[in-house]
Amino acid sequence: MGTVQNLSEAGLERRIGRRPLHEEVIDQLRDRIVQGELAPGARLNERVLCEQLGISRTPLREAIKMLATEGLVELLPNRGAIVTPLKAANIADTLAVMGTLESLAGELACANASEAEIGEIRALHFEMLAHHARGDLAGYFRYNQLVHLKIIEASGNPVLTNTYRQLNANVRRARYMANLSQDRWDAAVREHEEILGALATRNAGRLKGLLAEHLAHKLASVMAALGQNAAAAA
Amino acid sequence: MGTVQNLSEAGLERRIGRRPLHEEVIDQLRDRIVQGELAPGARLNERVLCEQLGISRTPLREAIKMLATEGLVELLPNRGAIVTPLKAANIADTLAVMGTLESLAGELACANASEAEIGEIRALHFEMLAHHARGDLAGYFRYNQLVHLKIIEASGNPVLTNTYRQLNANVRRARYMANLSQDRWDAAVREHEEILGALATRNAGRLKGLLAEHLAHKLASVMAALGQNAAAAA
DNA sequence: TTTTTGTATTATGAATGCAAAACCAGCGTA
DNA sequence: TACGCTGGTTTTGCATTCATAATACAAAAA
Repeated sequence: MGTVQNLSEAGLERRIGRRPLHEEVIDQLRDRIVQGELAPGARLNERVLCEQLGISRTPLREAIKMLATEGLVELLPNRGAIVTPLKAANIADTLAVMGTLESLAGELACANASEAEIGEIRALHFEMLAHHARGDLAGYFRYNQLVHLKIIEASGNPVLTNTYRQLNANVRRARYMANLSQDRWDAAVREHEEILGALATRNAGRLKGLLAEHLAHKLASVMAALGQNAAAAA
Repeated sequence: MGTVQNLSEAGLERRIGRRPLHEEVIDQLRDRIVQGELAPGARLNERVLCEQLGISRTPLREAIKMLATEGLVELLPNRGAIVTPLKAANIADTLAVMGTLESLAGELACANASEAEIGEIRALHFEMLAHHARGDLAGYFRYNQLVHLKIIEASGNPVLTNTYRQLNANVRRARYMANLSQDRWDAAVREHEEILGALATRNAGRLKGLLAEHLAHKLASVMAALGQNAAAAA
C-alpha cells in the first residue's frame, strides 16, 4: 500500500496518463520555430524530425497539420512543409490585429480584472524593470511578454486570449530582429509604466489608447528591423 | 492487385493539382458542423466517418486535428473528438472579439478599399435587400454573411480576414437560434444601409462605430435567443 | 436488488507498408 | 551553354496493421 501511495505522490502525471504524442510534438516544434531554431523558410523533413523526436510519422504529421492551421508552418502539397517565411507585410498585418485585440483586452480588463490579477501584473512589471535595469534584453522580453499576456488574460475573455496567443506566436519569431535602441527601449519601459498606471486606476479609455499606441511603436520598430535585415540579407 | 483504387473508383481523379484528402475532408466536416448536420456535442466516430467519406483514418484524423485548432471540435484524449458544444459565454466572447475586428476592418476598408470592392459590397447589399423584401431569411442570412466578409476583405489585411473567418465559423453554428423578430430584422437592414453609406463616403470613424454597434446588437439578439445574460460582454 | 469485478468488444493512438509524386544527378542533343 | 530527357533515389500521401486505453456487459458478491 505504501508503494502505491508513493507512486501516486511522486509521479502523479505519469500515473494519470501521458499526453498524446501529437501534443508533445506540437509544443516541441512550436518552441523550436518561435526560438528560431527552425528558421523561417526551413523545410520540415518528416524522416529527420521523426528521428530527432523518436516517434513515428503519424503523430508528427498531425502536429504539423495543426501548426499549419496556427499559421506557423506552410503546407506545400506533395512537397512537405516549411516554416512560414517571415514577411514584413504579414508581421505588420498581424501587429495591427494584435493592437486592436490589446485595446479591447485593456478595456475589458479595467472592468473585469481582480485586484489580485492587477497585483500580479504589477509584480511582473517590476521583474521586467529589473531586467531592464541590468540591460538584460532577453529577460526583459520574457517578462514583457508575460505582462502583455497577463493583461490579455485579465480581460476574462478566453476567446480573446487564444486568438491573441496564436497571433503572438507568429510575431515572436521576429523579435530577435527588433534590435531596439536604448532610447526606444527606455521609451517602451515608460509606456509600460503608464499602461500599468491606467490599469491600476481602471481608466479604460486611457488604457485602450496607450496599448494601441504601444503596439504601433512596436510595429514601427519591428518593421524598421525587418527592412534592415531584408536589405542586409539581400 | 487487390488494392482498391479509391480515386479512380470515386471519379475524383484529376491529373493536375488534385487537392490533398485532408483538405477535402476538412471542408466537408466544417460544412457539416456549421450546417448543424453534425450537432454540437456530437461524437465524431472515426470508423463511421471513414466509411461515409470513403477514405482511411489517417487523413480523417489529420482533418479532425486541424478542426480542433480551429476550435470547431474538441479532442478528448483516448476518447475521440466531439463537435465543440455551443456555450453562451463562448459565443458572447467570440462576438466581442469579432466586433473589434469588424471595427478595425471598417476603418482599414475606408482607407484601402477600391471603388470596385465597394461596388461589389453594394451589389451584395442589394441582393440581401431582395431576400429581406421576400422574407427569405436563409437567403438574407447568406448575403448578410457575404457583405460582412467582403467588408473584412476590403480591409486589405489577410491576417484580419483569416482570424475573422475562423471565429465566424464558430458563431455561424448558433445562427439558427438567433430566431430574430421582424422588428430586429428590419432594424438590422437599416443598420446595414448606414454601414454601406459610411463605407461609400469613406467615413472611417462613423463606420467603425456603426459596425461595433451592429455586432453588439447581434450579440444581444443571440444571447436573448440563448436565454442568457450578456452583461459580462456588454 | 445493488454493487463490484473480470472479460469481451470497440475505439483510439501510434507504427509500419506501399504506391505515387517530386527531386537529382548524369547524359545526350540542339 | 542551355535545355530536356531518363533512371534511380528520396519524400510524401494514404492505407493498413499493431498496441493500448475505454466502454459495455455479464457474472459474482454484498
